[in-house]
Amino acid sequence: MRIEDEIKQPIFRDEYQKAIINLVYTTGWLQLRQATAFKAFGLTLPQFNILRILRGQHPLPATVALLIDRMLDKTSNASRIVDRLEEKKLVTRTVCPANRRAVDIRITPAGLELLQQMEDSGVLDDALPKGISEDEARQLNALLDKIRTEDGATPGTPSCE
Amino acid sequence: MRIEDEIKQPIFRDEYQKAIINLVYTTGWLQLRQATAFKAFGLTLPQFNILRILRGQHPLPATVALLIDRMLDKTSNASRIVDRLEEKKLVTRTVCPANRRAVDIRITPAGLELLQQMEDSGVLDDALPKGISEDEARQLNALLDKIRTEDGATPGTPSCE
DNA sequence: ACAAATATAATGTACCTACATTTAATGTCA
DNA sequence: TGACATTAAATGTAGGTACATTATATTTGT
Repeated sequence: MRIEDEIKQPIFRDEYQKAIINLVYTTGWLQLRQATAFKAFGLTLPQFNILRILRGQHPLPATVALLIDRMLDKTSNASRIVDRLEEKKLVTRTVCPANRRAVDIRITPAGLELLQQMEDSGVLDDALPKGISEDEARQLNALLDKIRTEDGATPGTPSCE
Repeated sequence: MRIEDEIKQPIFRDEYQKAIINLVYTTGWLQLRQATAFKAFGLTLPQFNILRILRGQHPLPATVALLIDRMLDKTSNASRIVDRLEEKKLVTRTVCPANRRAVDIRITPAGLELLQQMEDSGVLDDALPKGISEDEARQLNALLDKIRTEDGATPGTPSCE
């Protein structure tokens, strides 16, 4: 279904405006699908992402700063997401002995087990429905990377004026 | 900057996984830019979107149900977003006389004025930075529409672009 | 050594989404 | 008519984002 019909707006100013709305709508649609599938495992998307980063570090610990650096959403509050994972015994938090300001965060065996279960279940496989080919996915990646290349400004800094 | 470098993950399972992550990252990046720019006008993105829908209806009223139907995020709580707009005197809420269950929501002159100001300021113009051409934006729209075509959809539906 | 600066995480607040439940008005129909 | 279903919006709750502030620990400059 075309975006025009999804949100019942027949006219857009131009292809750019349509592309923005399409990006927001389509990404939201994908994330809702994924979040719904994750619910069976008791995880939200940000919780899953942090757990995966921790597995990537394992058996080394990660700090909150490292999590933020690796996260998709840099401004999200890693600290509070770790709170939820700790409550569920999927991670541990200990003061870093070498630098008592920092906190060592580690995935637990239960956390590793949960990620393995999710992989085995195939829930991760149809994150992107197969409406597009691998080659089209490649085109999409190229276009998205291109969008983010700021003309002159420092990347990542939303220079709004 | 390529998505690999943005989130410091050199390897992806395939182009599909990379595309998902790229979509989430890029859309988040765009929305943060836009939200930052809107802050000067005291509006959040959902508030702005609802205000625009109301202007589209003006001088007719809209109901909450109509707003949800037109919104990008169908599951968001239009009622509470309207609360905020009402506090700012940008919209009015009156019980619909023809159907006392429904509520007539209307944009106020102040709301119309604010939208006009935002347009005049050019804040809406660089929502999508000009890293891509109009033709590439068209390709992007086609790819996004294609992603959302559900796998189980009627076979033989030629998704012709 | 010690005051000031900096680093690191946690916390507070406003607003948002997702989803279940509630309240009230209207429609249906025996 | 009166019981029941349906519709429209509001509300409750859990979790997330954005951003400012705070609490400690460490580093730095003199």
